[in-house]
Amino acid sequence: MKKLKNELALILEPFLKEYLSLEEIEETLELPKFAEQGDLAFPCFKLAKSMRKSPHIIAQELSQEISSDKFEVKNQGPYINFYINRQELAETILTEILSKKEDYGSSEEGQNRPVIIEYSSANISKELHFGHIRGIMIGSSLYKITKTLGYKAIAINHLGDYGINFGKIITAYKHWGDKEHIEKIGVRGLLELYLYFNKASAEDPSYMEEARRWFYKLEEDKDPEALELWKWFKDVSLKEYNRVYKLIGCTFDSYAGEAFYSDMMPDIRQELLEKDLIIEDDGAEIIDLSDENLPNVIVTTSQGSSLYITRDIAAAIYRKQEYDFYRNCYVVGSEQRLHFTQLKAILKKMGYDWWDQCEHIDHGLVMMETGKISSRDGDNIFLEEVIQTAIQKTRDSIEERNPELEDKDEIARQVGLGALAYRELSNSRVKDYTFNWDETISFEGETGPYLQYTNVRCQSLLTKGAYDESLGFDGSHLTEDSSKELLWELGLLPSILTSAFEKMEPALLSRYLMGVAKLFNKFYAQVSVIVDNKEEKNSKLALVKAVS
RNA sequence: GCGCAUAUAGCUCAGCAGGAUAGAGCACCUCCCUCCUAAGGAGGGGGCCGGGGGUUCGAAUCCCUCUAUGCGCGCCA
Repeated sequence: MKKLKNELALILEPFLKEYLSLEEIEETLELPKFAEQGDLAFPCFKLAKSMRKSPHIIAQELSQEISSDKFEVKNQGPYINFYINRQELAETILTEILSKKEDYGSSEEGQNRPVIIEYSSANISKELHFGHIRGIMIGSSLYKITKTLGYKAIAINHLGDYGINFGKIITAYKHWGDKEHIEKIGVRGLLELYLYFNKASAEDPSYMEEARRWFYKLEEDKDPEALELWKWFKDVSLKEYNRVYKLIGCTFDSYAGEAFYSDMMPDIRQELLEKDLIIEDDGAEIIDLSDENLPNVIVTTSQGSSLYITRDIAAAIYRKQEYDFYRNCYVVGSEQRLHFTQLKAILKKMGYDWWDQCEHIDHGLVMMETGKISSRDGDNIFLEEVIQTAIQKTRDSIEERNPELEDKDEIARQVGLGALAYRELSNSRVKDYTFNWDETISFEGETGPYLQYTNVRCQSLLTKGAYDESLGFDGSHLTEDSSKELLWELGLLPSILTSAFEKMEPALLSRYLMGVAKLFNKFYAQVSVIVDNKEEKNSKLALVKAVS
């Protein structure tokens, strides 16, 4: 695609060089909305002023002068439309895809530059509820996209394994805890403790004091009892998280959570003091960000403990030293926008010129019909249950539609997960959405199963047609409309991946794949495949799926 | 109160570094399994692109303003 645009720009350049540079010509070229308007179009509005003619006349005149054996040139109104030679298109694109196979779309453009994708970042001792699925799917997808483009991707699960919450849980455990019970039911047991605590401290503030003391003991005194409990809570939680991660198929390169940075807290505080950024206020230490038009930030509590933001400052500095990141992406819900804006502002004030390489990749919230999900009130559904239910419902549906199928369990697993994944990745990141079972496990239309179904169709054709790669292909068999549209779309993959990476927007890729699948199904309906060796087409379709 | 985000078909959403007739899916109505798995395909109805101003030859797209919704705003993460 890029190549084509470039070639076309070169053809146009001699006619336009007085007015536009080669780059400008390339940028001006656009994809027409309708098929009858060609494959690429050059709008002449920009030229009207400098050439002092109406765009219509310019387009008309130019279209008569330009000629190329690769493109057919037509003039429609103020546009010059270019129609590519179909046989050549087929040969260019198919050769590219078939030679790269599964690697089609991947590239070296990342030059191995380090890109950090922080995602999931589970809060130890709290459950992974279904609101977390969004961040996990988005993060995991971005991680794969980043890798595909030749960047050195680093997935970090910035565990919430520190902070006053641990004081709360320890307090609750000391009062009402039961070791066996927790061993038995896992994170649920810890969550119960958390809920007990909230209830009790609402009535009696002294519990909160106790919690503060425990966290101080953990952070400053390295109290052995506190440390041991902390470690245990972490183990119990991680065991459960890993089960979910495995089910979803996402991976991490590092589990360096907040506690990991605890030793750096004194140095960070010292650095902030030296850079004269800290102000005393009510016994706490704050940073004034009013010149950035932001609210003040507390970096040390009146108890002398660190906070979330303090640890994030340390984490950013550590990551820069350790990985020398090119981009440091935080895949975190949009409710934390202010936090990350403040974090960046502080890093800027500290004089780190890489502050704007840190990016908050925010995403909208998942709501229930009843409203926002809150661990505090315990009104949640465990993520694992959601996944299992999705699989079960898929299984039921198979039983209904296709009872004689083999491997029903495995298929249900793949289709159920695919449905969930597509549901999470198809909308723009920033949108909130309300969780709804019917839509999530719907199999018709723009859904995960549609993509998978399409892929299955491809595979089936390859098998039945006894595809033999060594026979090669002949582009002249691939010139009817549906083939051409499909080929054209396939050629777009690299540029889609690039912009998905730049914008950190997986939806660009999922929607693109949906487009490919739709075009394939159209092609499938219109063209009979098992006639000659058009099987090529399908093989690379399968490859496109492999990327997803 | 202040800040940030969102607003497009009955529902869920694309399109938004201005450009040719505003697009999908679901739902609704017609057709298509003697033909590569119909979880599919072809077609139809359905839109003051939240309201109002402005910039421009041209605005769903850019600017201003209002409204509605969501999120956030010092010792949670």
